[in-house]
This record gives sequence, structure tokens and C-alpha cells, in this order.
Amino acid sequence: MSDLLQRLRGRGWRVTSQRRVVAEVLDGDHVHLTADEVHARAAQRLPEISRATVYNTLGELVALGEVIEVSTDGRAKRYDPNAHRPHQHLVCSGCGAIRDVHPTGDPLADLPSKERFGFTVSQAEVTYRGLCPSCA
Amino acid sequence: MSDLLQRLRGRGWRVTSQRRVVAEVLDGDHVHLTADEVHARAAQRLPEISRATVYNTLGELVALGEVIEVSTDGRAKRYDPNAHRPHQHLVCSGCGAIRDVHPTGDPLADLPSKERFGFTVSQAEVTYRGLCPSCA
DNA sequence: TCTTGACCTGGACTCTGTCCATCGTAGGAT
DNA sequence: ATCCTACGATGGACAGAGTCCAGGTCAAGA
Repeated sequence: MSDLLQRLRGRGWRVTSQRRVVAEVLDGDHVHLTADEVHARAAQRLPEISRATVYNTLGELVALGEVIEVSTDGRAKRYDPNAHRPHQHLVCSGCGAIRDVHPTGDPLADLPSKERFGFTVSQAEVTYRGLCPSCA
Repeated sequence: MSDLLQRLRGRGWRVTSQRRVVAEVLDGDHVHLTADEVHARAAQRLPEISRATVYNTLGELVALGEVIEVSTDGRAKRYDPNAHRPHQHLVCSGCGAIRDVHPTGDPLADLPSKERFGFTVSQAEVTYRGLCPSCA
């Protein structure tokens, strides 16, 4: 994601210190942080950054397709910086840990047209659930 | 779901008017209501029913496996009374409409053990997204 | 009918996210 | 290098979804 800021600048994004810090936080560990976690980590480097800015910036990154929004539990949305490699998610029902996984096959192909009810289906998200080694 | 109350009584559930009304609301149209929608419909029959009771009852029905919790948009959770027939969901990105669908194949089989990271994987939820005929 | 513990109520509270008026500043123009 | 200005940041109020709790109520067995 090191060239992310370049790409965004090319799209007319004004690069501010706040946006840079948010991008750096996402670029750090490849984990799935909530907006408030992103805010907390960003605030370590830029103490005055506001929650609203973090929410705005994350929303823009999602709209630009640089980050994926994941909501696996109906609680806070999580933000996945791994947007350029298609993948699905494996979630621990015990502790909530999330891993990126790469199933074989294409779930879209498994939905017959009779089951599409006239919808233009464009995407299939799969959430695998189970227990991680520590919780089992 | 007509025998739902019988099954629940058999499991030691105390059948109250509130629980009966919530079960009847879910049994009505086979749509995917939010908790507040369930509360609104329940309140038409039993005006004093409280939100807390609706939340509690829905949570109990989910824990007992009689109802499935669906969160397709990171907003309010929705409750799906069609718990006894395995299915997935097709969501309209425009208006949020939800349909039950029955894909072929088993997504669990598409997750190789190398991609399981030691998890005991028990379930795969698929959310298909696209545009419904009216929104397209 | 009585008793009792499970259940219900309403309101306060938390968490997540959005909105808005105002202030600040990135970056092009000079 | 400096100035301008529109875009972005701020923070506090607000809203929606859900949880918690103390106290009152009632289903169902004795």
C-alpha cells in the first residue's frame, strides 16, 4: 500500500497529514480494525485527529475501492486493506478473530438463474464461521 | 412455525403473551424484519410490549435455533424465521430487499484445509449482492 | 388457590456512526 | 516565496441500535 497516496493524489485527493496517518495505520499490520481502533492508532501519531475525520477518510477509501468494509458480527464495521486480492473471511465464533481465506471455486457460479429472481447479481461474500485453535 | 410454541414449551419455555405475539409476528409474512419492526408489529396486538422484551425474545429464539440472525448491511440485524431449511441471502444494493436463495454446491467444501488455519469450521454464510429488477 | 421464580417493563445507558457550523490548510496561482 | 480559496478537519450535538437493571407481574406447578 506504499503507493496508495500516490494513486489517491492522482485521483485528485488532497493529501493531508490526517489522511496520511490513516493510510499508514491501515498499511501497518494487515489486520481488520474497527473505525475506533483506527482512530486510536492514528491518534498515537497525530493526537488531535478527530473521529469524524477517520470515519470520513475510511468512507472515502472504501468508495475508491482501496479498502473493503467488513461487518461480520453486526457490531462495528471493520476495514480490510487487502482490497486488491479477492478473498473471503473466516471468523472465530469465540473470540471474533478474522482471517482472510481463499476458497476454491466461484460461489457466483453456484447460484442458478432460477434462484436470481431477476436480480443482476454482481458479488458473493462468504463468511466462514468456526472456532480458532485457541477457542476450540 | 405453528408448532413453534409447542416445541418451546417442551424445552421448558414459559409461554407468555409477549412471547406468543413475537412468534406470531415472525410467523406472519416470511420477510426479514428488524427488531424494531418486530416490536412495531407486536405492539399492534399488545400495545404495552417493551422493546427490551422483543430483543430478549428474539435473542432466545436465535439461541434455540428457531430463528436466524442476518446482518447484511451493518445496520440493524434482521430476523429470519426460515431457520429449518438451509439457504443463503440475495440482497439488493439499491433498496436493501432480501430474498432467500438456494445455491447448488457446498461452500464449506470449497475451503481447503490449508486455508482453515486450524479452525474448526462449521458454517458458511453466503451473501449475494446485486440489483433487483426495480432498482436496475 | 397459592406460591414463586421466571418474565416483563421503562428508562437510563453504551456503542457506533452521522451531521454541521466553523476553522485551518494544501497546493495551484502569482 | 507568498497569497487565495476551496477542500478538508474539528468537535460537539445528535441519532439509531442494542443492553442493562431494579422493581413490578404473572404462568404454571403444588
